Amino acid sequence: MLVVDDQAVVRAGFAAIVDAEPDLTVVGEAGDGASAVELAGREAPDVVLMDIRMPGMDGLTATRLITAPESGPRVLVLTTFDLDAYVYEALRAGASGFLLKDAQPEELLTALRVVASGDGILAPAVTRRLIDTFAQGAPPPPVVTGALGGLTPREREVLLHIASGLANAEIAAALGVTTGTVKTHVNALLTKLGLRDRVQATILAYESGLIRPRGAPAG
Amino acid sequence: MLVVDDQAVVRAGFAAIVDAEPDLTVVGEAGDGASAVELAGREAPDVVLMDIRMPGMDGLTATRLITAPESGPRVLVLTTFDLDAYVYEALRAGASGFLLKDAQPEELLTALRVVASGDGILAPAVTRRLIDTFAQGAPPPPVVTGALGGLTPREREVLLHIASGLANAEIAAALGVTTGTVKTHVNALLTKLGLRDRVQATILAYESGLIRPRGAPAG
DNA sequence: GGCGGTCTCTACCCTGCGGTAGAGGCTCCG
DNA sequence: CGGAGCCTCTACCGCAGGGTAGAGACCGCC
Repeated sequence: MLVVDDQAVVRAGFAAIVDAEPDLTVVGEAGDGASAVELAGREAPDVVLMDIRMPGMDGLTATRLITAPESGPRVLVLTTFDLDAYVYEALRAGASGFLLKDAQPEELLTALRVVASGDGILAPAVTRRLIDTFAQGAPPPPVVTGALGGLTPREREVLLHIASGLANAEIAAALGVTTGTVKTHVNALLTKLGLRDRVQATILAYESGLIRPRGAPAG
Repeated sequence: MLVVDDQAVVRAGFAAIVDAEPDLTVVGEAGDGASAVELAGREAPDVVLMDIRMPGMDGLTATRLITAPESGPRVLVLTTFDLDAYVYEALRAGASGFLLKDAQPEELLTALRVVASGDGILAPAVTRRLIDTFAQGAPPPPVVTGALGGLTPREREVLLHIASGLANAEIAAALGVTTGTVKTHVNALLTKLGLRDRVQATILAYESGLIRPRGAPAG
């Protein structure tokens, strides 16, 4: 198995959990998407445990590349954030599973074995939302190119302003356009990301690292 | 001058900037509110450069204590977040000035000298908002006990749900009350914090550390 | 040239949110 | 006991926000 996470401690933690199992072995670790792709090609692991948020190449892009070959490794995406946009994107990118980081260690191990066997697995909460989505006769997952990558420059700009707490009228003033135009961008952006409102967009901005709390991380 | 910030690097940075000035001297550093109060009493600096967000006793409480004595030091509050609630609180706590961390070094030095001389100073953006507020015939600053401290337990709970991206109806379902009740709490909470809408509340939740991004801080 | 994507704007609709006011029941505390 | 604070609910209002549709202008690319 290959562990991919930009935080060394997290990586080590997962590796320790996995290595304690007799039937599972960590064959490598990577701190970013590019190294992950390279290592996956070199070590040919059965499974890659992939974090989404990483500097440089993100986990979704790496997943796309790793799962491109017909007989490539299976990828289990592990994230701390469960917005729909991520789930859809991960599955579209070729992931075999999607787990949240608050999962129990046993769940993680089970998921790894399930994915290794070729089956798919999703976190319970994620599964329920997907079911709800389809039950409501919702159209197939919104097309997203990559967490935030699918947005146009203007849309990303608007997203930043949203996440700064600005109202549409204020964003319009800041950009020198009409509020109608801002609404168009907001709508496009929410649709692309699979979000409901600007609050979720704000959360995504923080959770995705687009915006980082400026205060101290201590406390 | 006394530098108070929980991040050692930030502290060192400010100290370096200040010490390079012939007319300014750093007489001490503190990493939390309690040490700041103690040091302020011991060193009797002219000015205290105070960060708001700190583990343990926060900067506002420390400011309150430090400025309590008639001839106590002047306090220049430096924050990375400019929500109205902080500004009002800081001024009510006895601060002589309020600067944002994205200020230029020269602005910081100027502010320090101005505050040391007994005058008050505010960041331009902050000043404009205060003027706007008063221009609109707005009542005196909302009474806030301390960033998030003034909220009732229920209100904090609602704030957490807001910052999780839930709509009022969903919060109501989660708490087992009517949406009307949730709206009451939301309204009370926004008013107490001096915020306009739930997006700003969400931002505050992140910036205040109430919620911490679950993703990696790298990137 | 034609096509696709982006940015811009307009118009309309409806819902959820935010603001205000009042009111009843509860607990804690002086 | 009486008051204060909190939680709860109701009702109403206005508006910003979100959904949908269409349309013109610009640019880069085939």
